[in-house]
Amino acid sequence: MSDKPQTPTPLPAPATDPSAQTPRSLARAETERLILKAAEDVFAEYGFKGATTGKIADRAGIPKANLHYYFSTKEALYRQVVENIFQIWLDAANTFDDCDNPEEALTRYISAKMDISRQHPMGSKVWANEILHKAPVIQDYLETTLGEWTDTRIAVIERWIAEGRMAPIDPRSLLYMIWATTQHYADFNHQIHTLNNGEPLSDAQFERAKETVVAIILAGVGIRPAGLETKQNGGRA
Amino acid sequence: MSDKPQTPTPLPAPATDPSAQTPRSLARAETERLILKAAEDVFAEYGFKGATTGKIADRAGIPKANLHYYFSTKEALYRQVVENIFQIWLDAANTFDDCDNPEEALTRYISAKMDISRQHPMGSKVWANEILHKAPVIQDYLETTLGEWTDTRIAVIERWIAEGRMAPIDPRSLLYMIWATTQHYADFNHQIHTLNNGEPLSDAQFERAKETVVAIILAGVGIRPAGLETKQNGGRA
DNA sequence: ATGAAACCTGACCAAACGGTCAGGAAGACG
DNA sequence: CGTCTTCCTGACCGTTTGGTCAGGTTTCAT
Repeated sequence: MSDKPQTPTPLPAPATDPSAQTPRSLARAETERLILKAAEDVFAEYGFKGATTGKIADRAGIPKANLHYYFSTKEALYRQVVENIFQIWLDAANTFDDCDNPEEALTRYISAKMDISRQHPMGSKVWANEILHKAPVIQDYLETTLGEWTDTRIAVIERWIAEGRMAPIDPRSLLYMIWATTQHYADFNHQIHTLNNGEPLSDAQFERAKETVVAIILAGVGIRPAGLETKQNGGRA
Repeated sequence: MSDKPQTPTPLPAPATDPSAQTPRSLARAETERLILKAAEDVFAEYGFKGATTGKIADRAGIPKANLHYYFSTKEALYRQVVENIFQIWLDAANTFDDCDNPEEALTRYISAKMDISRQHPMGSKVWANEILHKAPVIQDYLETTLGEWTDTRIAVIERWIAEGRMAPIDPRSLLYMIWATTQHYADFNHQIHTLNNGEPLSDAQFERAKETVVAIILAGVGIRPAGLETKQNGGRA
């Protein structure tokens, strides 16, 4: 590996107050977190090539050489950023599995993905950039983890359709539609921002967008065809 | 200006056969087209920074210095590529206006945008890249042309809603959903390709996706097409 | 034919970038 | 205190890249 100068795992004390004394291992973790945050922002805004280690170091408030002390190469840093994002998405994806009710499962999944776009737009942008450029770093994730996740979810949707609980739409296209729409609010937030009179979406505007997306998709797949706003939430399983 | 060494507009003859003799002005136009096509591909695959004039020249089959004879700077070439794409989208946007029937207008618009994603995926990717990176080159387009187009279309949708021809959804969110979903098939085609067992979507698969997108959105906004066979509105789960 | 304009190209350059390195500062531990 | 390890940094280097330039070749009107 040699990405980092190895963690010696000293762990001298439980460190009751992380912000005051900052023992060695905590200071290291904190600095890594700082660099990763800066890297996420810069990679999102400029892409892999456009981002420079100098810019990332500046945003993290450290000299470039120090950044290379924590992450030996630009690519190692980038890969760590992408993996963090993928993990967040995988966690959110589990909201899909928590119940067997199509209405609730879809509502929760779409809401979770919209919330991630709101809270981690930079991560989504890095992912988008990576796919746009043919996934030179994360192709293996696409082929394994994402592929398996997609296949199992498609099976679930197909079962719901067979059981007459959804209209017979193409499940794969539905998933792509959900991904595309929810991530659009992160990846294209600059365009949305511009079209909103130069102001970022307010919380109320974003909630309305989220509700609209949920409403259109649920109605679109034949769930609760009439009720668009009548939030009456049936019993859970 | 000085982007090009100015077109002297000689136009020596009507040039009845463009492919044979290639008079001056035609050869120039042809070379420019070749460069622009190569540039679109390379910019789409590598982003603005990742693309190099050397790579573009290679793909166009000309020396780098010759490329700079036609386009003085990388940025001028990039801007030309982006403007071409925007024009294609604007043309497609007109399909929205050709009729006052929400079902037909939406169907035609979505279909047109899906077809563009199929036929000009590289252009869509360049646009996506530009928005991801905060539109450093085309911010003015967003603020003027795109903003005006969006506002007028929103007014049309609001009228349809007021006339009871559509469910009362948020028109802006609907437009974003259409953009996101249709462009997803271009911008994320590498991911789609990977999730399709490494094969690009066949024409049949793509047609099915297009129909699914149209069906979900039409049903989602409360328009009952003659299409979808099952699930007429009315049944509450 | 002939000269001018347009077109083409190998060789080159300055700037920017990723990454290295030698050496200094700061904490840990006896 | 001394010394060992970790952490930090200015200065530097080889490569890549956008763009230039001098000079050659082709086209075309006269």
